[in-house]
Amino acid sequence: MENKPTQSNYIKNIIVEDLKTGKHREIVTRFPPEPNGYLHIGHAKSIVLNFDLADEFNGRTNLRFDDTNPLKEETEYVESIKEDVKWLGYEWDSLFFGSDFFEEMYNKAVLLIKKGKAYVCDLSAEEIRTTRGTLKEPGKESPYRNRPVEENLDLFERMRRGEFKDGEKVLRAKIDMASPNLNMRDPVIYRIAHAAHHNTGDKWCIYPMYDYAHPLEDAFEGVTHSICTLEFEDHRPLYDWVIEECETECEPHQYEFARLDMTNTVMSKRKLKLLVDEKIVDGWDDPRLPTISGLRRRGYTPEAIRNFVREIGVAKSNSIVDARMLDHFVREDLKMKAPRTMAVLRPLKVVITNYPEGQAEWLDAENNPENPEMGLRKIPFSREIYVEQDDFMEDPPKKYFRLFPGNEVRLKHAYFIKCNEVIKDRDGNITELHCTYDPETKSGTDFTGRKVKGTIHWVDAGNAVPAEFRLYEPLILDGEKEESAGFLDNINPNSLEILQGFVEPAMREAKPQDKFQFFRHGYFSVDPQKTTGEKPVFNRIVSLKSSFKI
RNA sequence: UGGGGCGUAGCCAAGUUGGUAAGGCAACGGACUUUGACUCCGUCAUGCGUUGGUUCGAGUCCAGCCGCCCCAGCCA
Repeated sequence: MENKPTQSNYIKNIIVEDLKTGKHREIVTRFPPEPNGYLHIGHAKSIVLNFDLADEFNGRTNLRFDDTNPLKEETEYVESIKEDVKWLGYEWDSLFFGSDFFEEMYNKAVLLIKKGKAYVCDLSAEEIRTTRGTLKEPGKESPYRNRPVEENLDLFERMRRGEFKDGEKVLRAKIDMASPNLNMRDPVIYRIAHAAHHNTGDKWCIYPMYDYAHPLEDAFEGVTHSICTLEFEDHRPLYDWVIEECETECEPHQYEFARLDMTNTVMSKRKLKLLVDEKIVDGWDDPRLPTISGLRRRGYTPEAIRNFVREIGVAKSNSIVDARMLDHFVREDLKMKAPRTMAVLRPLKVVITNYPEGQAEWLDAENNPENPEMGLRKIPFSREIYVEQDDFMEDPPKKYFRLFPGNEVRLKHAYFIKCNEVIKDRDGNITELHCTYDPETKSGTDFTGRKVKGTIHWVDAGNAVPAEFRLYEPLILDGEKEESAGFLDNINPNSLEILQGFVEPAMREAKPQDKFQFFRHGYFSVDPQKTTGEKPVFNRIVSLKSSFKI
């Protein structure tokens, strides 16, 4: 993996300090997704952060599924998450499930009870809520708060044995009902759920809550720096309380950073799901979605995603990153890697009237002028070709140096052609152009007789391979970031445009996920779902930048 | 005065102990060009939410204001 130095951030500074003072000898991080959905680029930020941080200081990173809620989690998600992490280019040191530690967690809970730091509470969920108090008023202590240790031990064991129904009892940490931090008002740390767990099956009917489980999982794994998002800042005192009171061998610490948000897209699991459920997009891997599977299908590369995430930095202020920054990093990555080839997305037939009928020649074309090692290929040329509709204007404005009546342009890799005649149908639509070519201007002959301002791409009509092109625009229009379902009003109705055109014959060999730069258009990737043996389908990953404006 | 955070350019973001505002994206000029691309060169914060204070010196320290985000799941 490439080792670009990543910019400084506050967590890295802490690590440097911890290493210097000897607080830690080895850095251990973890990426702890809950297997209840698909990963998106926001997760990629967390993945890159955790893995890179450990990498940089020769530490290690675990992948840990935080599976403490059997009602929401499924094995299907475990597999897709593993696939996505690997695809992003990372190898975890160890693979854990939070559920691997259920027994130890249970034992720690018994310890808490023995220390008088936890109690079984019979209050209903509703009662717990009402007695929790409000943001400005303290809560009330539960009548069960001072149950004797022996009774708590007995009840907790019976909870585990399944003697009670869901919601009948919970185990609560005994902390402080008057704390200004709601999380410290005797939080529930175990609840009863008679539900099969994707990993432990029916072994358990009590499950630990996040605030209790997460710090213990970190401690059991030997995690030193437990990195999470900003909304958990308020939970840190509880995290520390659990570590302290459970007397774990390792003492991990939690650090928070701002989750990634980007312009012109949606990032929350809820909104993503809505788009999928409402069929506004075509599944979780729709190329317009910021899911890892969507980005992959669209053609974004792991390298580009990593570099993007490294460049946006890690901080604690809520921010919205310009989506165009991601585009920049794919272009940068694909510049050297993607072969250049010509594709006509909106075909306009051109007949080269002075080129002999029945004649054809095969021209040399370099695959990537930025990267000569990629070699040459042969492309056919003959009397009839297709050019881009946009590359002809009957009545052009100033500074238009493509094709127009009387003007001469260069055909990339081929000859100069001059437009002599515009053929139209009965309705006045342009159907064909008649041009003449100059044999002396053949590419590669160092012809210097005259210059043209424009070079356009084309495809030989006789050998053209029909292809479909899918052009994507941002899913969400510019404007206020709408909350709740209101964001549906900002959906871009033109986020997908499907075009039928032609590519060079060599493109018959293109395989799913192969990436190309279509000359003067942008970077495209072969769609793995829509492509058939008959017709390749190309997703536009990103267009080329352009300073051209009419 | 519930508690916890954050505020540096259009967008991200660096800025260890106060010493005179990195970098990237975007944008805009120009050079080059068989991609209106790439590349290269140049421009882009007398300014760090704001008002005061301390200091020879403040983005960094202090005080007060203002604005934004998060928290009352037996979700994570």
